[in-house]
Amino acid sequence: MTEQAKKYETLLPHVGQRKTVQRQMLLQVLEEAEGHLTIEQLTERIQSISPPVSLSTIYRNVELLTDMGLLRSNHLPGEGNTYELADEKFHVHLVCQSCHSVTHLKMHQLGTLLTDLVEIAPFHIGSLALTVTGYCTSCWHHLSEKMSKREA
Amino acid sequence: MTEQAKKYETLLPHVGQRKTVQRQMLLQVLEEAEGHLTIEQLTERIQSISPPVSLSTIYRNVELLTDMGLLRSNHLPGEGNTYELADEKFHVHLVCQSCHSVTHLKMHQLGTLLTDLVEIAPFHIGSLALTVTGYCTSCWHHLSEKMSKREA
DNA sequence: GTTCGTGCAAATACTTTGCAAGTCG
DNA sequence: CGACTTGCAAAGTATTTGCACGAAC
Repeated sequence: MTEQAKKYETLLPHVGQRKTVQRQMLLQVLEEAEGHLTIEQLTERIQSISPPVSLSTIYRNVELLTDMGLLRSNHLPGEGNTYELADEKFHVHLVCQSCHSVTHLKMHQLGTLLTDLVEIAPFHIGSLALTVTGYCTSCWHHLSEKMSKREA
Repeated sequence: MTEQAKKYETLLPHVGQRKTVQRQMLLQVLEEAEGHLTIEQLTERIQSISPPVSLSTIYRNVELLTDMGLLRSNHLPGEGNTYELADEKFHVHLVCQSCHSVTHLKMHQLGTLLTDLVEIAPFHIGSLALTVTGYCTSCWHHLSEKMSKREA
């Protein structure tokens, strides 16, 4: 059993909530995905492995699991709202401001960021996610070419 | 003239686009706000200083300015999509997973994070935003109390 | 004058909600 | 059993689009 599944079992009774197939499927799909999924992708994958789960149930449960701290939601331009496991790793999203593609990355070290943060922020930290905006290598090339033509 | 306004003037002709009152108002409102604003808040503030700007224009322009790298969009749970200036500072959002309140924070140093990132990511970095999920101090207190009662 | 931008209204897409029936503990 | 969940359909929000008119260069 994975770390997140264990937390799920442990936390549910504490808030007076129940273990259901639908919730387990959500977690399972996100574990297998190893990254962020939109509501649409989640729904597709859940439908493909088992009895249908209604959209509203998915919406209700991603919210519940997010509030329990098991998932994290990210709205990424061009992709809509997405969800991913809120595990111990540090999640980074690279968003290209030209083609809107998104790359997911997990880092294992954060340098001194965390300790700096704890000092200045009055907050009980659960998990962290970094969004980097800029240009993917491919768009950056196109852009550079355009610029040099313009100057010529 | 602010840094962002200067970039705005410089960049526009490069992409064959024009300077309009509506776009200037958007930037101005966001500069004065010193933080993130929802589309709704943006609209309110723009209406209050000048001739009405239509919603669709606002949507079109936040997208344009985001793609130009002048703004950054953040979807924050409970607040919907928000926009803020993508300036040289490092933006941090603290999101409480219980009450969904969001606190905005600007940091001046990132420790070694940036250099680590440059090493591993094939990407031309524009700006960075960190989202911290956890509990605000007030919700954390309530939660702790609940937990200790349960154990008693 | 030509190209780009805006406003309006309509079309889409996305998300939430009420309620009866089904499940979990 | 009683409390919590689900599915469905309907309501509510949020966002995008087409097109005629107006503005910038």
